[in-house]
Amino acid sequence: MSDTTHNEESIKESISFIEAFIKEDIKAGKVESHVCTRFPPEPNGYLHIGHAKAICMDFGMARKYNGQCNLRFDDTNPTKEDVEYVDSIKEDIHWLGFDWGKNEFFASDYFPRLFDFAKDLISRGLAYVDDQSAAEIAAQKGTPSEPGTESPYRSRSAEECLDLFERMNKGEFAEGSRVLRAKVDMSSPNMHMRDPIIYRIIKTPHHRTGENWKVYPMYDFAHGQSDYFEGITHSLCTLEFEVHRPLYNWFIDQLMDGSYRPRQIEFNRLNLTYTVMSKRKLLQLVEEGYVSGWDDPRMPTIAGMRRRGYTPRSIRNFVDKIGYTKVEAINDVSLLEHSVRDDLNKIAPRVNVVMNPLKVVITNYPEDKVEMMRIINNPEDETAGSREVPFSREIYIEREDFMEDPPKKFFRMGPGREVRIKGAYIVKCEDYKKDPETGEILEVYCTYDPETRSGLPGSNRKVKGLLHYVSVNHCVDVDVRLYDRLFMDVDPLGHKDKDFLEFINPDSLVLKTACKAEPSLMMAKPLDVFQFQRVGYFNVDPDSSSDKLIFNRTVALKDSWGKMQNPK
RNA sequence: UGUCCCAUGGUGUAAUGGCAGCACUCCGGUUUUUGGUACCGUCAGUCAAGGUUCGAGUCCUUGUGGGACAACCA
Repeated sequence: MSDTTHNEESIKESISFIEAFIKEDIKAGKVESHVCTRFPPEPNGYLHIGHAKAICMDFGMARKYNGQCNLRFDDTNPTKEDVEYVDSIKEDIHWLGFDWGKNEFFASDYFPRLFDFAKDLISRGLAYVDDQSAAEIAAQKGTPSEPGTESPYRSRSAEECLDLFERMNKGEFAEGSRVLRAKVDMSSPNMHMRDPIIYRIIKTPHHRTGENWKVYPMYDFAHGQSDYFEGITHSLCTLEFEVHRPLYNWFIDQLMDGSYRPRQIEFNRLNLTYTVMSKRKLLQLVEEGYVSGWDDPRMPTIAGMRRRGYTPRSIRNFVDKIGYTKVEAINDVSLLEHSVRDDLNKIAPRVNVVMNPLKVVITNYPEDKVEMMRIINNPEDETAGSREVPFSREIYIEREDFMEDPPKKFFRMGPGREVRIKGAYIVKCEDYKKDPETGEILEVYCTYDPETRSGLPGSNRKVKGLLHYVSVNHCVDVDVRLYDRLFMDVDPLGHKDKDFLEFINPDSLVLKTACKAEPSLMMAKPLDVFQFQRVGYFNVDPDSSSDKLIFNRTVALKDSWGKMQNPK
């Protein structure tokens, strides 16, 4: 017997460039005690699949290197933020399978220290109060290719600045009338270094600190310092912050008292084809009523995906597969859906559901007879057991499983053809009734072969077609709402200046379909996911009222999906 | 007309300077009481030109293409 483990050992683990940096830093002794990362959402919306990528990295590195990952709410702009979002963010991170323990922080916790640091910069001549308007400041900022010019207030005395800054915070001045700026370099080729604004006056109450403050720090003045206060070793963020890094480091240079400094490393943001990822646009969908809320099953939010039946593991696996690089990538949604199917396939019980019923009468089957047929719940998982499904003289099959004049490649029911009814008998189509006006098929008449009942030796006969069914007298109506993803006609990077709402695929709108279900489905609980035979994966919507089940389509099966995309 | 970042099949992602591999997609086949799953296979790639080197996807130079940055957003 050969030992197969050597194969696994010889497969080199491929790690991201970020992890390589972390390993380097550990080796170089730059990490004093343990790796410390942070996930820093602004509580101004729900988390979406893009955040999941950051969460997996931030918490993943901490977990792998026995470190810690702090949850820090970047709540420096009270005009946009709300506690509702704080709660949803925490729930979603937990659901994804990560935990920050006691390490929950708010940038607003650091307002006093940041305020003191700002005053310190003022007294050291490194910050000043500017009385100019936003337009004037912008004009002096120059352009990326031309240097800026210095503000007339740049040389204002520290005493005066200190006094004004304190009074700004007491509410003596109107919003927009004065700002505090860091004195860096107006001619820097990096726009962010041209005397960035670090404090502005905002009189909207803050969701945590109320009316304690009238001035609030800007992102650049809060983020790095917060990292420093918390002992973050690796501050991982997305590519667009790359140009902020020199400023991040500049503030830490002014702040640091020891050798420790956090290191900012940037990686690529997640983009998905046909998927709206911008928080601003998702907010618009919610506010303008295009969807029922942030957790609408069509939304690419974590909450929406949860309600739609995606599993946390499938999202983590997906993130694993797309990797972390510095390339601006557009990931194909089919990889996400593959990850979901891959996971669901192993765990989802199969059920017979007929979406669009066509009645089949088994003419040689006794009128009152009912047989309970035993059907495997999940061929991928023996432990999932089996269930009994009633079979009788009259059954429904899927309307699309019958064709009057079937082409060669059609393996299902047609005049004179034999097909197997799943878990029951092989039947032969003898005749059918058609509406002469509309051409609609009304009923199909079959005969069954009693020797071919599943489990009997006679059932070993090869038959091409296999149809799922429900018994007419035993089935129950349920509502199915076919939620599909919110589609866009364009790639996520290509629609910047257009009104994206135009691109919502009308097929994604809610459908209500009466369908026939087998009794076992009626035991379902909210969020349970099933595979509807040959149709797709569906889950019970948590919003279902007690007397009726509503299903969300999680993902379609592979082939049906293609059919939906290109209906003939 | 600035600074910074990036460039590997259709898509995403690997390769101490040493045989360009993996996954998804598409297409084809085998198995199957799901047109599902599983398994097998086909097609398909290092942006360009120089240079260093025994040897370059990798290092250097130049070019080309894409992106970020001119919010009192994060």
